[in-house]
Amino acid sequence: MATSWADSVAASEKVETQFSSEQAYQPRLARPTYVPPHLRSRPPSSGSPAPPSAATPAANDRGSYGGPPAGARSAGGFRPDVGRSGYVAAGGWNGRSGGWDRGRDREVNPFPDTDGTEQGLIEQENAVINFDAYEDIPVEATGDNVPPPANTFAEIDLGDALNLNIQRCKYVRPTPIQRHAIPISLAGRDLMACAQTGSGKTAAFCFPIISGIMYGQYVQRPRGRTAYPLALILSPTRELSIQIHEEARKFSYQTGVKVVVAYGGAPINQQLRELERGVDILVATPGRLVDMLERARVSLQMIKYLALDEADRMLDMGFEPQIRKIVEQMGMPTRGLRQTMLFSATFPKEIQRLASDFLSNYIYLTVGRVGSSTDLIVQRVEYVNESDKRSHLMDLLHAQRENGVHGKHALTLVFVETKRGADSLENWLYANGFPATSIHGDRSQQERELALRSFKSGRTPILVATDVAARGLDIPHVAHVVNFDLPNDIDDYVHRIGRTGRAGKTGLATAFFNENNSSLARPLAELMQEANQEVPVWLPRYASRSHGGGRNRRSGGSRFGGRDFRRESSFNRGTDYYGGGYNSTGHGISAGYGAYGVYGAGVTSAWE
DNA sequence: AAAAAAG
Repeated sequence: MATSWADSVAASEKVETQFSSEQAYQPRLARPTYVPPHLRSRPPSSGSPAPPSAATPAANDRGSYGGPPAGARSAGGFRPDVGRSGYVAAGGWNGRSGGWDRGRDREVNPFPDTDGTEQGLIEQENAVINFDAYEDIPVEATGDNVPPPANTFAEIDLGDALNLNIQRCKYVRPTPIQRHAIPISLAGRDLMACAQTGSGKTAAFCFPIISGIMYGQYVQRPRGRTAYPLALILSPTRELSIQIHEEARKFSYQTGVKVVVAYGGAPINQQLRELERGVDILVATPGRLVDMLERARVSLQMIKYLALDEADRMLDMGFEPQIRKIVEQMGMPTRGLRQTMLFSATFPKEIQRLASDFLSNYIYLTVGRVGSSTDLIVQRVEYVNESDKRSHLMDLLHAQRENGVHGKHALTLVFVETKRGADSLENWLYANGFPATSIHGDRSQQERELALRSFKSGRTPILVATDVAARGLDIPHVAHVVNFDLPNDIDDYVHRIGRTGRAGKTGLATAFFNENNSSLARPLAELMQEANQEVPVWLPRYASRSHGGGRNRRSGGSRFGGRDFRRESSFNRGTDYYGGGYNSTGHGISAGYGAYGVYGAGVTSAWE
């Protein structure tokens, strides 16, 4: 099954016809009896009926992957190597061939090839993390009986299958967020976690979920057309859901835990068929999930784990009613009966308050400074009038080209405020000879995925984007983020610039500022100051021109991305809220400055 | 006010 719709859209018609008749009669290879998830990847002990389409190669592997011969399946089991050479020939190192082989119940190896070809080397380069940059990271955990952090994956011991996948991902040590969040999750605790962009949040919530599903005992799920996932991961954009699904598939490879993705803009039938074949972890955007819930094709009754990625966005004005409906009105077990984990790089107090409705006796965890890998990102602010923005951007791009930074692996991400603005800037850049594409909510899903892929691969090294691309997307080699139009919210700025400076690499963020952005002047100046960035002398002068600037100020203190709102509420008394490293039960693990070990060069870890 | 998310 293709991970992304655009990957398979060309082949989808073929698949539709091929399976439409099958759908009603043999929708899945049913498990007649309960099989523990960690045993599910074993070859079938008795001869299950051969799928009628076994002779047809996977139609969604972008043509050049012919797949193994039909007979390969009957050999049973999973073969990590199968399809590798075809994978490379397919050419896209970012285009995953996708999950489970339709009709064969055989799991396709989701790991990139690293056999010395160009693509392999790129992946290897990506995997090298600069860990030195993350040593002096402040950590704060508050709540009852906070489990202590773990220093190594071995210490965490997620089981053989998961450990193998950690190795395949070339993760050697857990990142700071993982060291703290994973033990908390494994202890069954609810969690609200605030960690730098690009610091490995996806793995932090995926590992405990997968492990929990593998080793947990669950009653057999009902058969039929309704899918009963055990875990639900929600994210605010389709592309982010696709990305989380891709990551989760790597982590769950050969564990027997099945991950399915559901998002809008793509044909729903294909996604429904995947669900029918069985799902343990469902990754979804809210709209499509609600659609499926209303069709009764998905039930949340068996949900044991709920994770909200970019949780503050999920609970902001636009999203909150929809999320509340999913979590509170669609049959999901109530808080306390499920485990809930909220992750984001930013967590405003008022959102924390909303979020606490979904949590039970949770631990609040903050790792890192002001919600960003700030030390790795050089931030610049330039005063540019609206009418000068285009020519100014062109100057920047020309300069990059002359400095040799404008290559296949030096990508530039340009953020604009509106969808129309994105279209028009893309066209203008293109007309002026710059290889640009764009992504925004008015483009078709096919176009969106195509644009992202074209950008990632370096074919169009300039991507003009609205905030649809501001959060969570992990795009290697983004060397420069340009805020052509600044956002109104400083948290959005944090997420945007977080598209660069990832995995320990350095990045540059340039913002075009003018009087229209006055409301951002103060929080931006403060943020830059905290990050040891050079603040232009003229920038704070605009702060006085904005009214109610306090509303946009960062919620946290200087060292942290945010604070546990419970510690500042009225029920808190005493004076040592900011005592640094104190938590309510005295099981202190917080404010560890470089206390968690030293990393050698070239050491890698799980990154977002 | 805009963007995102169902069709």
